[in-house]
Amino acid sequence: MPELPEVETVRQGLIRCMVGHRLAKVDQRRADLRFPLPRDFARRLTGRTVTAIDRRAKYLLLHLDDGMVLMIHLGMSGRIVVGRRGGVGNKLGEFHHETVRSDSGGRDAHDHVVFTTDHGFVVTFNDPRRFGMMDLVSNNALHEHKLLKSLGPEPLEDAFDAQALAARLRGKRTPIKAAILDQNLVVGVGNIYACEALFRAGISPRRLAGTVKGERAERLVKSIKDVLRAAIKAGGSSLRDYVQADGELGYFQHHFQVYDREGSACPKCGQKIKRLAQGGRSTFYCAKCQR
DNA sequence: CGCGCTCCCTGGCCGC
DNA sequence: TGCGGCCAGGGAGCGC
Repeated sequence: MPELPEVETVRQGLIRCMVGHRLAKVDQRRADLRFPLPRDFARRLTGRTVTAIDRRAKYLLLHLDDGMVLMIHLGMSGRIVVGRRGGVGNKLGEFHHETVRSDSGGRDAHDHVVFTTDHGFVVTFNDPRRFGMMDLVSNNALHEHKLLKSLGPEPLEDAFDAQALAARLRGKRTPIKAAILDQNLVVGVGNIYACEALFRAGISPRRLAGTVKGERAERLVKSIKDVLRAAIKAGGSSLRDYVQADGELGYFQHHFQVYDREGSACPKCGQKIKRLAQGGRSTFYCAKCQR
């Protein structure tokens, strides 16, 4: 998925074509994504105006004019593609690097929900693996939502500092890589940015989480913030499945220093980058630079 | 409670 | 070119 920088990029794209606009039509093409969609999902959204779009962790939060919030998670393979009603329009219909489409043209088998705004924007949620989710929740109860209530701090907020991180890691005997992927510890960091942040901080992914404190915690916090900010600035990373909300490609993948670079030279020392499996996921790192 | 593992689902890619 | 196996950015849920 889409980790924090990609979700943030999508959020910024959606603000431009949805905030202040009314959902004139909502086409729900499946009963469920990862979870069943709420009862009367399309009917409850139709006619509503989007008043604001926030992000919490990797969740997009579309605030509606009736006090409800549409929660969207992109899972591993979720994308949001924006086009114009009745035509390709601008660069808005680019898809999967090359296929151009509009709503009047083809429909992809994995287009699960399609919103059409009163200004003629067609916003399509596409998710081949269906690990994504959507839910409709009252703004008042938003923070009690099961999926939001135990999330950790936002990594880009000032409150997430070395002390806060060290406090959360204290006594933990899991590898630091697993710890920073845990959304209850800190949100938004997925497999790619976990690898990149640990490399920048010079910390071994296998190091016991509880030993990351003091100077090391300072370096890790700075690295997490730096890599996420740089990726947001680059418009996210485009991997196999991901494009920005407007179909443009993010380019941060060209800045990966270790992720998916097994066998290549470490950009700092030149030694070969290694790969190891942690909790069933690949970790890429430099055994010399990361301790 | 903390931790590790499995599973949800589809598709792309690699090797044969 | 066809096919099986493996891998993929997340994270809920289970068992120990």
